[in-house]
Amino acid sequence: MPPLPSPPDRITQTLVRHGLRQTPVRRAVLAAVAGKGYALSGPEIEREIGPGTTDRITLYRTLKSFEQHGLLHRVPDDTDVLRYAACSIECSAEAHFDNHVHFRCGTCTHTYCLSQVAVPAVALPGGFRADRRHYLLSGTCQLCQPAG
Amino acid sequence: MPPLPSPPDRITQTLVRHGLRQTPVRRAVLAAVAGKGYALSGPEIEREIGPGTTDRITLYRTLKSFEQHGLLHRVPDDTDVLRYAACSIECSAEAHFDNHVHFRCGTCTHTYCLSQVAVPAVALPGGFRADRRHYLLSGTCQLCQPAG
DNA sequence: CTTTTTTGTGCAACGTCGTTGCGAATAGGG
DNA sequence: CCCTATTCGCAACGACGTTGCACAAAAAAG
Repeated sequence: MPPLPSPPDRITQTLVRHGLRQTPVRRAVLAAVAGKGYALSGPEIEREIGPGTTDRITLYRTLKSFEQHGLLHRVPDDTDVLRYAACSIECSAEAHFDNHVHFRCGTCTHTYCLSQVAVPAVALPGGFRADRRHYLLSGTCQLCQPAG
Repeated sequence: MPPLPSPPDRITQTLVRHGLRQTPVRRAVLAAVAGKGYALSGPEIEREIGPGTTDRITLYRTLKSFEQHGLLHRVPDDTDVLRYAACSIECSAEAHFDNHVHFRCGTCTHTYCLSQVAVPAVALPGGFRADRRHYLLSGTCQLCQPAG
């Protein structure tokens, strides 16, 4: 009895949709970032997928590729490391649609994507043309609140 | 005829107000950042004050000190370098009051402080407590608009 | 299935930004 | 002017991220 072709999983679909090849590294990186509700830095992703899975160079190249193809977006931060989070499903290489607020917790240091909170609009002075808006809050998250 | 004591300039005042000593490096760094309407990175400040004025280590220590004492604030960015801008006059070591929008121009790469544009409020999910808000726009600034 | 081509991976080496430790210099109060 | 706490500069270091090139793997072609 020949094995039935199993339906493509979510990660496979995502890679296919953005025209990227299936490779173990890409699957691992995507799996590590996609599940999280918060943004991960390069080193964090490295730890997440296991140090032996890939080397730093390939990881950073993968992240850059994912960003360009609309699978991940950079999350601004007031630190000197870059952080990435999974894009919403309708993002593409041409345009991003991640207009949600980010929240950085000073205690657990996670930067959460509050996907249910939209970025409010602002009126810009004449001459400024914005194509991307980021709203970043810092404070204490749900899980890190002091008891009381 | 003895020279009259000249009135303390703005930079002297700022250092005194925050309880910091007057040193050439601090005056130079403060002068470089205070005039600008946009945020500067460490290397940019270094270039601004002249490479021979100080070495990197002292510069970064100065920036950290200024940040802690409320003279400068970090401006979030989606790059891996830290950028600083001058605080408004009422900022102190205890609290910052720079609730203005920042605008990053992709052409000239400057991150402007739009001090006249306030950061709009958002409603947070229960449990999140924010003490600092950042609003960052990216696009094209007044000076870099394509003609037409 | 095999071959070809295209694309991704890993190694080595490197550049930049930012940091620690410690002795020398300096600001500011007596 | 002198003393003391603070700051500066040097040396060395560490982390993050990047480039160039040879090899390997994935997709496409036969």
